[in-house]
Amino acid sequence: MKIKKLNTAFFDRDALLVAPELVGKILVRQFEDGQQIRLRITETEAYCGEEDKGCHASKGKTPRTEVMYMEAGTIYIYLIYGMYQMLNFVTEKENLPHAVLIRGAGEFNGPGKLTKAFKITGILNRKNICTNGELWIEDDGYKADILAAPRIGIDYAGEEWASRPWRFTDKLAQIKPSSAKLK
DNA sequence: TCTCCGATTCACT
DNA sequence: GTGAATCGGAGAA
Repeated sequence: MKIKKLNTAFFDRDALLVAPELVGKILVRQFEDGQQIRLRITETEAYCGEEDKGCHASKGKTPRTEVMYMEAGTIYIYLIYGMYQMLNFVTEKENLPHAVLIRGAGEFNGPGKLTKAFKITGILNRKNICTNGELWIEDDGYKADILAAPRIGIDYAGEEWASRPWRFTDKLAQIKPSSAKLK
């Protein structure tokens, strides 16, 4: 199948629809020196709006979370534990704080490792995945066999939200699960 | 201004 | 299995 770059329309939907479909897509990182990294996404997680207690935007719009209220396809980079960058893509229309976290791609099985390998930093925050020339996603027609599982690292949101099966992985890739603590 | 803590990872016991 | 590293955002004071 012809390889195509994902457009805004792909992201302009519910995160619960976008997250599983992103699994199997190709994440492309273009560096200034011409070097390019291409890895197939193997693990994602969905965060859906203010009612989702596991979502950063659950407490309303703040300087940090307003990125999630921006248009579909906006890149949301978040620094966690003072040392790791999380890579997310905003979905849904403006004012609807939905986002999809990229937890793993290719040989990298954790969000922190992924962003380190891709040299993802806050400078990409708020840029759009469809229009910037440094990071984007391509679809080569690969159909992933999706496996849904509970999200990780959001116990503070409470059992009800932490147990939602909103983490999606490629059953075939079956790389070792994310090294994040599984409880 | 001050304090608390996280969408994690890695070294060490 | 346990705990340190490390810092900006959010909420309290």
